[in-house]
Amino acid sequence: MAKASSGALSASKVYNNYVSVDCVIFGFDFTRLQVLLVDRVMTDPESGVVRFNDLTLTGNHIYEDEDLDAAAARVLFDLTGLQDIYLEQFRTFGAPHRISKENDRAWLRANGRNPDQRIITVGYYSLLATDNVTLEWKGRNVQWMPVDEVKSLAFDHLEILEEALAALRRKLLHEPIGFALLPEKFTLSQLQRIYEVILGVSLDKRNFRKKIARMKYLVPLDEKQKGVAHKPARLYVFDREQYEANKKDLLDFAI
Amino acid sequence: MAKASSGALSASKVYNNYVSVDCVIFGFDFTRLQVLLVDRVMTDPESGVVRFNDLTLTGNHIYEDEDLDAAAARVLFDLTGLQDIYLEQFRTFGAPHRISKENDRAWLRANGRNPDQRIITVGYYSLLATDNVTLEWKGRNVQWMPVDEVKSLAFDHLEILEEALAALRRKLLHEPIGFALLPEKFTLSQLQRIYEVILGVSLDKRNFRKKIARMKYLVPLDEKQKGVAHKPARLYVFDREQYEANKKDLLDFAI
DNA sequence: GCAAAAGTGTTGTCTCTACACCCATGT
DNA sequence: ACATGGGTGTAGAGACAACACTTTTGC
Repeated sequence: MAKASSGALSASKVYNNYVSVDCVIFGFDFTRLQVLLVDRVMTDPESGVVRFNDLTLTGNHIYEDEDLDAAAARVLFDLTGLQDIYLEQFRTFGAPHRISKENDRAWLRANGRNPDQRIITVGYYSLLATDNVTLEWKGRNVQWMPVDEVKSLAFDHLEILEEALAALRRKLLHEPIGFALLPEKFTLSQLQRIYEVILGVSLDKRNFRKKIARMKYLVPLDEKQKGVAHKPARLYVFDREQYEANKKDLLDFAI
Repeated sequence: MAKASSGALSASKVYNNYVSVDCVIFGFDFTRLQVLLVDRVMTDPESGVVRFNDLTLTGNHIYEDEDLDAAAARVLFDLTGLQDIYLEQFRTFGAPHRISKENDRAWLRANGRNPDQRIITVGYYSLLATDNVTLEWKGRNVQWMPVDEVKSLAFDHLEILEEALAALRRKLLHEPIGFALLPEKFTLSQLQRIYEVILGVSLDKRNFRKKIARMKYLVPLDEKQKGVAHKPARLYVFDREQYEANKKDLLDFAI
C-alpha cells in the first residue's frame, strides 16, 4: 500500500522524455500583441564566456502521470503563479529533426539531455493580461516582446509561434476570447484594439459599437475609467453565462 | 558511409513506441456521414474461442524518422492506396491512463505491446469519397458505419471520434472542405446535403443556391447527371485557384 | 402518367459599410 | 485653452429568411 502510494507519487515526478508541451503566452498592452519569451544564455563551462544568448518559448517535458493540458497549466503556473488561465491546445509538432541547430544541441547537452532523442511537442497558446506576470522562470529572465518584432527563436519555436498566432486569429474570428487579454472591466476601445491588432485590420468605431450592442453578453457597467486625460470611457464586462446561454446555433456558415 | 546510410534506412522503419497517430476517416454516401472502422477480433490463443469483437479507428505508431503528417498519410495509404487525401491534424490525446480497459490491455499484450507503456496519440481526420476504398487493412475487416450509429469503440476511440466530428463541424462552418467528400463533379443537392448532415440542420434550397451563386469558385459545368429517375441535375466543380485567389479578407468576425 | 428530385423569384427584415461632429477629462 | 480619446446617427447596399410551383427524366 505504502509502496504503491509512494510509487504513484514518484511516477508523477518522472519526466516523459519523449513528449513535451510548449506554451505560447500572448499578452496585450493596449497597443500591441505581445508574447512572453525566456532568455537562453549559454556560457562556456570552463571560460565562462557567453557562447550565445537568444530566446525561447516556455515549455517543459510532461510528467509520466500527467495529462497534456495539466502539463501546460503547470508551465503557466510555474511562470505566473496563476491558475485557470485561458489555454488552448492548437497543434502538435513532431518533425523528425525538429532540433538540429548546433546551439540547440549544445544547450540540450549542457542540460543533461540527449540531443539525438526525438521529442514530440504539443503546442498550447494562452491569453494573459500582461500585468499579471512576475518576470522570472527557473532562474531565467522572462520578457514580453511584441509579436511582430520576433525575428528568430531557439529550436523551432518561431514556427510554433507563427502557428499559434494563426490559430489565435482563427479562434478570435469566431469566438469571443479577446476578453482573456483584458482586465475584467474593460472599455470598448480596448476591445476594438484587440481585434484590430490581432487580425491586422482597422475597424470603424461606430459600426463596432453597434455590433457590441447586439451582443447581450457584453454588459455595460455604471462605472467609468479614472485618471485618464480625456473623457473617461464606460467600462464593460463579459458575461459568460449570457454567452453560453444565447450563443445561437451559429449557422452563418461560409460555403 | 554505408553504415550511416543503412543506419538511416533502418531508423526509418523503427517504430517510436511512445507516439502514435489515429485517423478518423469520414465518408459520405449522399445520405449520411460515415466513419471507417476496423474490426478487432480477439480469440483465445488456446481454445480459439472469440473473447471479444469490437471496432477501432485506424492508426499506428509513427516511425522514428517520420513526420506526424507523413505517418497519418501512411496509415491512409495502407488502407486506401490513395495519396493526397484531405487530412487535418485536430488534437493530441495524452491522458495518462488512456488505455485501461481490460480488453484493450489484453489486445496490446497479444500484439506484443506493453499495456502499461503510456502512448500519446495525435488525432487526424480525413475526408474521402466513400467509393474509393478497398475494405481491408492488415488482414482485418474494414467497414463504413454511419457516425450517429457508433455507440462504442475500443480504447478511447469514441472520444477521439467525437472530437474529430466537432473539429470537422467547426471547419466546415468556415471553410469550403465539403467537396473532399464528393466526387470531382457533384450536384448542388449533394453539396447541400453535406451541410445538412454534418451540421445537423436543414437548409432552404433556394437560399442555398443563391449563396452558391455568389461563390465564384463553384463552377457550373455544361454537363448533367445521367441515369437518374428524375430531372438530371447540373454538375459543378470546385475551383481551388479561384477560391485561394478570391477568399476575401474574411472579416465577418463574431465578437 | 406518375414518382422523384431539379430548378427558379419576390418580399420584408436585418446586417454591413461609409462617413463627421460634439463631449468630458487632465494638464 | 488645448490635446486626447469617448461617444453618437443615418442612408444605401447587400445578405438573410420564408415561402410554392413548374420541369425533366426513368419507369
